[in-house]
Amino acid sequence: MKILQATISPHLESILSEMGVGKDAWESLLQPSREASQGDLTLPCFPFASVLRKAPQAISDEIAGLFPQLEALASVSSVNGYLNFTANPEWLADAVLSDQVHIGSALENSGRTGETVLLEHTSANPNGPFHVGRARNAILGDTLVRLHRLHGDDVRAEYYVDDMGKQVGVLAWALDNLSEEDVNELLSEREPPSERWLTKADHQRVRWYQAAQILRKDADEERKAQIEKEIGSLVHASEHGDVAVLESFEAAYTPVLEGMLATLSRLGISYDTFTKESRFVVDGTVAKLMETLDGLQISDTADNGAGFLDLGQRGLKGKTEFFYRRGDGSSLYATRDVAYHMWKWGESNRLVNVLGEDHKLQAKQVGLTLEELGQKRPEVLFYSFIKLPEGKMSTRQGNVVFMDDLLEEAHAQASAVVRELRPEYDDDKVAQIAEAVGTAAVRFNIIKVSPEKGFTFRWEEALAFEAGSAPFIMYAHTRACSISKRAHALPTSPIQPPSADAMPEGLVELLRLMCKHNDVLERSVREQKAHLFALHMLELANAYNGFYRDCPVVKENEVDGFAFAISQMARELMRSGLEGLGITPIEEM
RNA sequence: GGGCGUGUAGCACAGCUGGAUAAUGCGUCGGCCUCCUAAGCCGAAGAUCGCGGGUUCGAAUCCUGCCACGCCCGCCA
Repeated sequence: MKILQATISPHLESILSEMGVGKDAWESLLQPSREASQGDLTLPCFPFASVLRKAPQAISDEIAGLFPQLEALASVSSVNGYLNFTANPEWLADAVLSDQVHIGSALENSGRTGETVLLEHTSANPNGPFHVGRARNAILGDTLVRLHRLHGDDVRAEYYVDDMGKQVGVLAWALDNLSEEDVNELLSEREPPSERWLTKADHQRVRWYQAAQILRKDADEERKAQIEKEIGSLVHASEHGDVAVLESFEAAYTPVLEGMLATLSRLGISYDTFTKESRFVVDGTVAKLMETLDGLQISDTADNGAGFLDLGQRGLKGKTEFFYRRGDGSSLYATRDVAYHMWKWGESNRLVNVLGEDHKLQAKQVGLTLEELGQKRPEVLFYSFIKLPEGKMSTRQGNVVFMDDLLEEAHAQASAVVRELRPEYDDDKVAQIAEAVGTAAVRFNIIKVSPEKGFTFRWEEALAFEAGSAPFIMYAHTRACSISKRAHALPTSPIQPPSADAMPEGLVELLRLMCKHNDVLERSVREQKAHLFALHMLELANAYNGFYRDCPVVKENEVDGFAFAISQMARELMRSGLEGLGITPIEEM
């Protein structure tokens, strides 16, 4: 709780320096208490024992005895060598009601902090429908975009379009060379495509891609060689910046990309800018970059003319050669990525990338190369893959859960719950609530766990609507909205905070959580850990439920001004916080 | 073989810049709707924090060895 810390630190400083303990020695030790029953802030006094030649308990007793009576504090206690500070709830209430807790908005750039962030996420190959395996990147990335905005940073969400190379080449070749009958025959043993997505281009075109992949693997040797030659020449042309070929690639993948973006949009995910990989080949920056790399001290040339950097000299372990140019003179994906990052540094002063754990080595190579070029490396958030209980997902093999299907199912299940719980709602209202609840549950299920944790997708967990899920937070918010609507029509007493003794536990806990709200957001954004904020929102909603239990706002058709003011503030924090998580804060459910 | 990551109640997961009784949800057991939406609230049971060693006043957290799982080690993307 930063606001409390700022209030007590000067007093601690003067007492401890008098005793002979410098600020460096204690500042980092003062931290939030583990348990609310202990207080709000705790200073363990054990480290001072050897310096002061006194028992920890004696030291904490002494500090507690010397500590002045502050309005902000309810108590300073000394227990087992720990010095515990408990905030005065009246002071917390005052902080909450005097705009010291910032609400903010996750939906637009406010420029409040003056910081700009270019956040690249998703950047999935446009070769097929968006599936759950790819979702962690997009959901994590979009949530970070939103949290940065909520924090007050100017954010640009960027999608790097992989519009060249083999994946797109295969798709383009297949669309040019295979008929619908060819495709149906090649895929006859696969599950047929869902009727539901017959008009969605990503679901249609991925079949050409899959059929081509089967041919490349199972056709007779002569046909296989012919196909590889044709695809190879397309890829080769694209990598040398052949504009006609790149345009044919674009024609092949654009409808697929549009289908993917439509899916993402349903999850509330959108991008400010799209940058095509080929851009840096066509405009010559990649060629120039390769010349620059040739001139570096750690650069070397292989027998066939390929260029590489020996990153072992810069501390890379394992395989130390980083190839940036093929023997035929063309660039590699990673080379273009370096060029892309050089460009990005011209666009923003903070770069954040969201990448799968399989890109760790690659990202390290790109980072070291950027440093070698006198540039900074970007911040990278790595995440582990989402697997199915039966194994890894793969677009090529077709064992995936499509996000479109998951969202339909989520909507259907949410809809069933709403109909059962609220039989009086009409169809439109049910649909609107079901859409918000269903997509929120899917997002939250992924956001709430830390990214490096391996994740197995399970339907029943993605579609949980109880405590610990998004609908739990949404529900607390609707309660606050419901109170707000009722209270506005009734006479309201002046805002008169009760004395600390008269404040019930549920109220005090809510005040604490609200005072911590900005701290958690700040840390969440600084460390790129969306799950910290997600879990805090769960706690905030839980605390609101406790407040709801203990503090009736409307009593006998009169509104308690103080309780109402707290409720309204909590409502605002829940609303903006939900938006920060990409959840639609509906008012009724 | 080398590098990186993960291992915490039946299940899932937080805590990992060392601090008190290891937090939360699901599941299990028990209680609460004449009162602001019960998608809620209250209570109970349930944990050798993968295993061994070390550092420390103090280790889930730091160091080290081992075990299990995941990802990577292409002139692919």
